[in-house]
Amino acid sequence: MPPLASRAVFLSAHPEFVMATERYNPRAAEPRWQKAWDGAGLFTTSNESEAPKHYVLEMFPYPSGRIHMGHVRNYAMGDVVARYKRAKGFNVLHPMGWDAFGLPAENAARDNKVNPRDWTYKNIETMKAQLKTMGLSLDWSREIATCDPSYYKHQQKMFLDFWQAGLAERRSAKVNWDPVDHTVLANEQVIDGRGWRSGAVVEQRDLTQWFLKITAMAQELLDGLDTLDRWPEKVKVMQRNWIGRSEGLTIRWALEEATAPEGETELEIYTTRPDTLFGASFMAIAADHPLAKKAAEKNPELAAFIDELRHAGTSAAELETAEKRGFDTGVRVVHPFDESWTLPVYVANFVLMDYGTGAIFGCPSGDQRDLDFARKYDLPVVPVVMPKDGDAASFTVGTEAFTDDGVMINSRFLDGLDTDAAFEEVAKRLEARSVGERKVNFRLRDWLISRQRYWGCPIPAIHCEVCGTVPVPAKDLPVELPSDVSFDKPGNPLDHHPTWKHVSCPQCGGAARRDTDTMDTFVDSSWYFVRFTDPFNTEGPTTAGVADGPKGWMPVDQYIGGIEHAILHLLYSRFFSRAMTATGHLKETSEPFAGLFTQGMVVHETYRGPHGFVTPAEIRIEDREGKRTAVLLSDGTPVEIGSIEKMSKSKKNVVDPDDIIGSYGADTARFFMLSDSPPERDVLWTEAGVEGAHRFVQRVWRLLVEAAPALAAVEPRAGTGAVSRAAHKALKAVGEDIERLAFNKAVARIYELVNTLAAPLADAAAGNGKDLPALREAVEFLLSMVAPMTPHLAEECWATLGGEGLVAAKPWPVFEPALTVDDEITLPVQVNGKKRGDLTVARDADNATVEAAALALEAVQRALEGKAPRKVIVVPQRIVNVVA
RNA sequence: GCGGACGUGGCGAAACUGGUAGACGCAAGAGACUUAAAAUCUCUCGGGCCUUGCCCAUACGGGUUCGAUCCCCGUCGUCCGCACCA
Repeated sequence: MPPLASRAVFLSAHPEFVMATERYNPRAAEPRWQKAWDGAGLFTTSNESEAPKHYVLEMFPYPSGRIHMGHVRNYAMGDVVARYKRAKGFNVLHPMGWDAFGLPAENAARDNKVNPRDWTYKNIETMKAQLKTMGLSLDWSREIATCDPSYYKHQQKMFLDFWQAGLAERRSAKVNWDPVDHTVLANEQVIDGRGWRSGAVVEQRDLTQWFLKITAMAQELLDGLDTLDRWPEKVKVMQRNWIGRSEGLTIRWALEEATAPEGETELEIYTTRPDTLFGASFMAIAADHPLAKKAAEKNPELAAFIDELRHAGTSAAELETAEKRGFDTGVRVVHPFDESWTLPVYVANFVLMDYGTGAIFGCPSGDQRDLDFARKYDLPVVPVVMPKDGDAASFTVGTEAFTDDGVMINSRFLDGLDTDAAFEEVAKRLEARSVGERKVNFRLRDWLISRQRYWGCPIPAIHCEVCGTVPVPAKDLPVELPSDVSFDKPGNPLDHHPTWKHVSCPQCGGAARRDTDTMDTFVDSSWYFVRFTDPFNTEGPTTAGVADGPKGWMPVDQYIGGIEHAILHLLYSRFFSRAMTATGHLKETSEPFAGLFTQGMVVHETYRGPHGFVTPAEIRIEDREGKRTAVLLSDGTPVEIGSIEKMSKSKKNVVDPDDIIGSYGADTARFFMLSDSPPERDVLWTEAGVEGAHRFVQRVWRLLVEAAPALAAVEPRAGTGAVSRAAHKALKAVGEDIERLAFNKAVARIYELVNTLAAPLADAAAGNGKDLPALREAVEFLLSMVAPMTPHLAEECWATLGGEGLVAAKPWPVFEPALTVDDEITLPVQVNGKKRGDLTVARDADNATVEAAALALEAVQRALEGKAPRKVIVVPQRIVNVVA
């Protein structure tokens, strides 16, 4: 730097220095480096590499129109991993695509008279441009959109293969039908028994629908969870509960002849508590149970009751508050262990047809629901299990059932046995008589994939009056969606289309019609990660050897996304991988995601003005005497600062990534998303936080630019001083933190290093640098460490230092282990567990030396008050504790 | 109701799962530079006291241990998931 007096003259002659001393301008620099990476083809991944593979994937977005901060956080994390692994020498696959089918496109079509396809692709274009400004190291050559026939063609082929393999089937099912919108609704779309959009009372209808037989793999899906050691325990627990395995017994009860409807001889029930068989006081069957229907034929009152249950609401709220209700069918069953003992059969509203056999035996003393029911209908309550230390003579059940394990009472040959032994005894006896059978049951239901929708993957089936339902021949795939559709009428546009569904039967050639349903969009997202391994293959969904196997990409090494997909998407994908393996589309993959990380949400304060919520952009925060207040920018009206919520349009607490990237740059946005909060937790978006991140970016830039002339021609070399120690320690820690996805800790380590380097860099800039080779090495380390997080900044600094090539292409530096440990360490010295002083010793000092030195400390002597210590505990390189 | 997770400064959080509680950042305060502001730099920053030092602090109450944010028992609170699954 020239002396101040001549600076103006110097600068006018050297405009490049004017550039250099200005603030870092990400708006200019970021697009430049993005172009440089593109030009070098750095992120285009080859399937033919000898390097070990690493597959990093973030959950692909729905093309809603604009990216949001949640995307920024998700993709910033994935990009850190991708860039880091690339620097570590891995062949990294880091692709991006679009979950492009779905209802919003149809709503937009209906409301704005646009074609769903045009709407979707326009959104993709916008969002892709937004993602590009983030500077993500994505292989865009592999981009896919699930709404593209080149994608869903393969999905249709796999559907046919699943069908042939018995993993897909068409059958009748009870569904929520909205009579106004003419469509099936998902359970969560039914609110208080009414369609969420139409407000019409939803009907339960039997419709013939397509199912994927996920239940066929229930056990494997459950067992597979145990192998997923890099999944959050929470997600595994949720999936286990969802699959809901239970072990029990099916028991066939003979109907009492005199009371049995014609042709009916027995009732099969499922129970997990056969031990409580002697506590039975009634049987309960679902309203849809065949026996109920049969009994109702000659009993109009029963028929009316059943009809009433069928029209009762199915919403969660209604089920929760619904009172236990039943109706005695008049049919009686005979107890399997006592021919003289008969029990009544009720139709009950709390028994579900699609679990177990749709029938149970009620043991009021051992089940709260049964007890509620028994009290209401005045049925016997016989305690059959009591606590281990209970008294058989006095133990009774009042309003609370005893559901724990314990000791059997009032149970004839079971008396005195514990619960497990009683279970075994009953099972053994009933199995011997072929009356009972051990049975494993799952809560998991088959996956209903039919949707009466337009904007989805057509189900490639043809219905022929003569031949039945036949597959579309593979050569005719894809079955493409027609583009000339109308959304004027409610219901499925595919069904309304004048010509689309009329085809000839592939088998007999006669007149037939297409299946007009499309697939649930969860199907699309259940295999996209496999498609990314070779999206160029037009012949099949996957390519042998590339998809999986010794040189294949699967499984995904690190999958990152939101916790909201903990069950459905992840479970469906786990099923799909197994089904693809079963049908030869994969070789050996059962678990698609070896590592899963669920990131937290981006949350923000809410602001409420006189006319409802207002956006953060419309207000100004004022800080008066430590009290934060907010006012409208426009006219200064006070605004109430509300609770912190997930960013959402309805709360108007969204911050647009475009605005942030536009004013601070992508690096700042990325760095802030990675700082402070642990990635699995929610992160609070604050203006101050963004400014802090931006200050960091500017600070690194300024420190390096000012020191650059002194360091430009220096060869990096490790020294022995504080600078090298700090650099090597930080390098070690940051690498470990990134491996563990502890981005917030890596950021803290980087801050520490920058703080350490600030003074030496300032000295170098002023011309009194010491050990410049060590400083140069430390700076290069720093740039490598920030490169995964703030990649543009790293490139800009590297260029300023006169570095060759791109940081993005540089290998991760190697730390010197000797430099990461200190020769002298400071040990805390405690007396009775309370810290009384510090002791600086050689790192390899032996315990006796340390002990002597600790005892010699003045503070220790004072605390001991002249007494001899009873014991001295020396934990090498950790602590000394003197026990007085 | 069942299952799970979590409670640490004014705030977001660290603490190598038993070894200096509060790293790093935000906010706040004081100072330097400046005509001034911004930016930047330096310092202070859990509470208390008899302030070279000591006491109390990791939701609360116990326990184990030389030593507990961490392990065990109990209480309170917050969040999430499931919800008649027999």
